[in-house]
Amino acid sequence: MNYDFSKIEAKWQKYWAENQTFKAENNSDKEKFYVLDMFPYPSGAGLHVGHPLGYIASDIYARYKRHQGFNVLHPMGYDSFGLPAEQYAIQTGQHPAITTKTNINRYREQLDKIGFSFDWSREVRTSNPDYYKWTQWIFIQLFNSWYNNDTNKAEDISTLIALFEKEGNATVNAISDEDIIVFTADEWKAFDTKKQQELLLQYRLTYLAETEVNWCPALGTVLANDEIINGVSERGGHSVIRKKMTQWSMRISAYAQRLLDDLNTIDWPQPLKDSQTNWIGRSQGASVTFNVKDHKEQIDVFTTRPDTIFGVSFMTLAPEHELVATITTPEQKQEVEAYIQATAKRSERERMADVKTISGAFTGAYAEHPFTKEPIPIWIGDYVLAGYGTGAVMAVPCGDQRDYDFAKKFDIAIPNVFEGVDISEEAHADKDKTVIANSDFLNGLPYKKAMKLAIYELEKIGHGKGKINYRLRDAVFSRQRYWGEPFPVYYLDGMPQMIDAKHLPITLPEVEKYLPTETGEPPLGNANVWAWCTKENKVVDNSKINNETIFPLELNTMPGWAGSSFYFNRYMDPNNTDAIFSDDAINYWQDVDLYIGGSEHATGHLLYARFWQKFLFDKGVVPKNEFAKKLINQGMITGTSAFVGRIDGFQYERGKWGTEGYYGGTYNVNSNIYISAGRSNDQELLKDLLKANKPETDNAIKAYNEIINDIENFKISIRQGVHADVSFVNASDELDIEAFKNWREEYKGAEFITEENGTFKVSREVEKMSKSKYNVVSPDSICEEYGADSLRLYEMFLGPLEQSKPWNTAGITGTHGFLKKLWRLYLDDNGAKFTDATPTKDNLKTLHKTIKKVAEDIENFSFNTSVSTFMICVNELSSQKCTSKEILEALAILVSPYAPHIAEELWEQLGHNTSIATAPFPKFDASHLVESSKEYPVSFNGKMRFKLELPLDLSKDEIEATVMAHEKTIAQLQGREPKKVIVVPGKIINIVG
RNA sequence: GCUCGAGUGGUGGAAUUGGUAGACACGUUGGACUUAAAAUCCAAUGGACAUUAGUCCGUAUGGGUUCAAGUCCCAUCUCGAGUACCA
Repeated sequence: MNYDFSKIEAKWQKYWAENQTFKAENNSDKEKFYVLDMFPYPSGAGLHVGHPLGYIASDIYARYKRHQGFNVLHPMGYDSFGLPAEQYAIQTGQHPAITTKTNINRYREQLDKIGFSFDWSREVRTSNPDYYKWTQWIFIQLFNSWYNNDTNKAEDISTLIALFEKEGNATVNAISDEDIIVFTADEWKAFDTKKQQELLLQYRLTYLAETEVNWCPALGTVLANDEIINGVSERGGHSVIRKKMTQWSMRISAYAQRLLDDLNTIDWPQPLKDSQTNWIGRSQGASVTFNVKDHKEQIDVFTTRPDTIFGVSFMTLAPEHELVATITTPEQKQEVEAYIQATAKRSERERMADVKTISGAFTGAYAEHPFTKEPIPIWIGDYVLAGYGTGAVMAVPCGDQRDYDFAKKFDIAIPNVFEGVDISEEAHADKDKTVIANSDFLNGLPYKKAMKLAIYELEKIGHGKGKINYRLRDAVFSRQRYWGEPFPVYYLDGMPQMIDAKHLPITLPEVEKYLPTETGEPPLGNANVWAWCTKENKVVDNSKINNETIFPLELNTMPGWAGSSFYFNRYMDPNNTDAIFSDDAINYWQDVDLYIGGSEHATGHLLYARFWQKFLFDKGVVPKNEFAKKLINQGMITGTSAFVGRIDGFQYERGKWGTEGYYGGTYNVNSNIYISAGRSNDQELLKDLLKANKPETDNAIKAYNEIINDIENFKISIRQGVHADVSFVNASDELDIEAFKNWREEYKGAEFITEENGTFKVSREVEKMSKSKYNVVSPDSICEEYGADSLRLYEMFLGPLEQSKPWNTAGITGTHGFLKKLWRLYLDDNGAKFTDATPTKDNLKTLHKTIKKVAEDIENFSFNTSVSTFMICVNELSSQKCTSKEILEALAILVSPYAPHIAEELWEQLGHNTSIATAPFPKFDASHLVESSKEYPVSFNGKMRFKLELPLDLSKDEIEATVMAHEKTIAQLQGREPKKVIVVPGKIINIVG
């Protein structure tokens, strides 16, 4: 019997599907274990071999846990709202739902071929109305909540209204907007409904407000901070500008401290935690209030260095700061306005590109130092960000490099408030050993004490207090797109109203065009049936809008991260139509035990999901404060591109760079000659080629003549190569010349300079796997040629899960060969080889060594080393000619998480008629590994010279005596007397001297 | 700039608490089988020197601790990831 992997894999994939082998029950006496993968966005390109890496790892873990007797939840679904499908819809008119469905079907086909143990009965799709009903439901919960700082959790908005009615808002300790008016209970009651709603919006956890947003004109939408990379959009790389718009926001800042603190409670990779910590950006300092001369307004600033308050020599406001217009003097008005206009026009990218250019303008106004009462000039400058702190800084040029540079540029005084520090060249930002000087009551104090005293004194005069500031901004939650969740919101008198949860889902309306409307409204503005009837409680035709019973609906949709912020909970009970999930389901499954996915989601999905989880926890909806106990980032698989060396230019060099007579450079030629990698350094050949290929441009001809005249002394190399599709190249880096020639018209007449044996070698380079680099390998083609089990093993064998590593199909013959060898251990041409033979001592030793190592490896997520362990085990059992059924049964279970198809088949061949999936994992028995002797390495001065087999029960002295008497020891010492002999029983012997 | 991570054969990588560096594979070379190829099997494979025995060098670089360092400490270099005027 041969190892016919295609037949075996198809057979068991069908078996698993038909028998629902991996369906997880919500009621079970077994202990639960929840293994989750980050669900994919189903793109049109399908999966390449890099994508399933994490899925294979999690699948191995899930299968291992089933062998250990756990009830395992291992679901999969799709993050199916998103930009690519919509961009495609704009170009082709194809409804994104259709594109998405096609792509999902393709993904499913590809996933099925790899043999994952997913419980497909629990699949979710974020774009499915049955799913986004609950996204909308959570949105409503957030709208109806506020954050109470006293109880340190989210509460229903009704408790806030009760407080307002009782005592107004002066005593309320809430996370809210900064600029809230103070009112009494009587005033609250006197406000009209609209005013009350406006005020409540300033407290709600999701709120509508005019905010400065990142507007991407090319995509026609706003973007969140985490969707912008290096000042351009993450998708498409379009430029982004700052713009004020009315948008839904999520008050994630309310949870900043808890998001930070609870990082300590979860087992996530440190780099990921670090990047969340940086993103949240907690800084401790003080807020200080400055009076403005001749104005009643005050300016609040945040500073981390209140100890340097006597070093303030000017203030800088962000150009967008609201006080700028008020305080600017008539003389300075023109200059200030010109500056504001100039900065507003600059895109984020431009701003970031030239951080070094210092710019600003003087407002003509002065603030008053809270202690010295000295006038302080007020400037504006775009190095101050409107969005951070209060959008204003007290500038201390002696202690902050940016302030220092600004002061130098505009010739502002730089008073020194540090003892014995020279600030003539640069600012002194160090805190630790700093002692304050020239600062009245702070003189002579070290940083920490000065901090405390400064805050104390500021509080005493009512000009400031200690404060903690976070970099984390509230998250903009509106997108001007079609393919996203609609908001369950209609507008009455300009104020947002929630649609009652019992009428959800509010499904996406049909539109003719997926572009913004002519008046610049989002795509939903094109919908004709998009109004809410409060009588019928349904979506009706826009023409019926009367603003009495029928109102316009929200035109924005939700961002991509909405649906992915709670899907892990929905998997617990995905088909529930009455609730987001049943109490039974959530109480049984609780949280994710193992979550595997890419580190690129560190500050997006993973932060938002933690935020929603905490909110749902506060509301008593979920029992856990954090949704995933352990998280692992799988590394990226890069491609190994193949380059065919084409003579399209020469690089020439004579002499050493910088010395007399040096002559070097490059020029282009037109040729269709290709040179094998093994010969691309053959100077004689290259020189002949150079001679035969005269360039065309004047400069190049000059260089050509120079080289020809003195060709002996030149070193020639060819300039570059062209990508060849990796499928044309075999394991030995040899190109299929015919396939390459037929690939493209331009290669038809190509001429090839081969190796001496007639083959043509390509050169290799590691690059990102991408279509444009012709290095994409799809899992389907691998499954077809080698089988899913070979693929699964090879992906793990490549290296540590967390590391990024290059894919090279050539190596897969190693794991494929292993599977054939494994098969032959059980079966040969005559059928079964296994017998009831009693296992030998060696058999048992090999098996138990393997059990121990594999179990440890899986627990440590070191899957690459367990593949090696299997190979060693099979090599050993083969040479032991092991036929013992007892050993082979255990081995099949060990291999089953990694190569489930072959394991199932062997299990059946061994005589079992149920799946191997829940067969108990073999128990490790240490007694089989007990050794009576050890082959000691004998070192002289730390260098191993020979090995010596000695019984393990020898004492230190006995070992020493035996070794010293050994003839090789005497030969090594050559009569020298050893100074010292180190004996570590069971480990090593080292002779010094 | 700051934060984090990583540098080991031709290649992917192994070495769990300091204790035989290079497991296991790929590739390469030689051999067996075959008309031939594929497949399979066997052997060799870090470098240098040496007929053999063996010797020397070797985990990015330079120091240090130790009987013993890929592993620990100090300094430097290179690469990768994240972040970027955060007051």
